[in-house]
Amino acid sequence: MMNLLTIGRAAEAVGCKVQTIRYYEQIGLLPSPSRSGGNQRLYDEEAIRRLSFIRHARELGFPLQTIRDLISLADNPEYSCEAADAIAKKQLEDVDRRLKRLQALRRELERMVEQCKGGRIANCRVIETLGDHTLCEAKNHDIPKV
Amino acid sequence: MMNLLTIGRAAEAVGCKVQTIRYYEQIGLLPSPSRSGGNQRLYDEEAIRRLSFIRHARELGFPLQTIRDLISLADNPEYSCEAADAIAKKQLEDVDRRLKRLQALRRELERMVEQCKGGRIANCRVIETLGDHTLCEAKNHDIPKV
DNA sequence: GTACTATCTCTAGTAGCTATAGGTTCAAGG
DNA sequence: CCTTGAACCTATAGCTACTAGAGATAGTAC
Ligand SMILES: [Zn+2]
Ligand SMILES: [Zn+2]
Ligand SMILES: [Zn+2]
Ligand SMILES: [Zn+2]
Repeated sequence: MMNLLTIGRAAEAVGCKVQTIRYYEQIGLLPSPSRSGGNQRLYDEEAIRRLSFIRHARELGFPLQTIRDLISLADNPEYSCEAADAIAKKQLEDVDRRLKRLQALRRELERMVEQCKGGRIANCRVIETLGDHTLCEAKNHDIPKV
Repeated sequence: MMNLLTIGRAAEAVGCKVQTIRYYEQIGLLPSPSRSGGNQRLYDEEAIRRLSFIRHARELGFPLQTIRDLISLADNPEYSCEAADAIAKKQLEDVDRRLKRLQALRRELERMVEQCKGGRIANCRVIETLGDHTLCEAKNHDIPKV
């Protein structure tokens, strides 16, 4: 009845690489699955569910440590969901902060690009602005994480 | 006349950590500066200018490899600035892509948070949505780089 | 001279994978 | 049954851009 997936099929099912799944197992995020006679990993439906949960949370930008916390919450259905909601709110706030930084960045980049009228490097507004922050509108930029 | 800065002062001047400057030297982004009798690094104005250029470009989100390219352009003032402008435009496009992804993400997170009316984990919309992408509005999310 | 800080080199750690090497297992075709 | 090729196994190293520490030396203030 229960169809078991090899790691390749599992990866395909959730849209990630094979090594990513092994990595999640290695760091203890995903329990070690059963193995075939030839020592190959076999994932049951529960394992696939957990893997999808992890991947989906990653796609929504949650860091792995937070996903760990979310999983242990998800494993206790009768608990209050306050903690889960708080985690999601915090994630939303993080995303908002990143958005603000990126938007400010975008404005400066656009200005740089617009102001350069071409010509030689000596007069290039792009190079000039990179060398001189006082040409920026923003008081200061936070370095974006990636 | 030329005032030389120790690495600590240099770090302070450009707003980064001491180790970051040593790192830039190590990867060949910043030339090895002169040294004091006691083997401590001493940065002249030109070195500080280059360091500020690097830091400012980082603050605007340019990756180190791109900064390498920008520096070698900046070192040839009589060249056309086409290449520099193209780099800046590409960076702007990258930022735009990241912005779009983040905005889509933000919408999903907000929806998740809004839909949960509290209660137990068993009925938590946050946990439920994380486990089931069909509850999302977006067809698919790209994983945001941080 | 003694304390305290800053600097030196070297190494390892961070997040979240991704890629490779060198070897086994599995499924299909003949 | 045998072979071939894909998929799997482990273990290790690499990626970006730093950051943190250990243990030793240099510089500065009193
Ligand atoms: Zn230009
Ligand atoms: Zn600036
Ligand atoms: Zn909830
Ligand atoms: Zn989704």
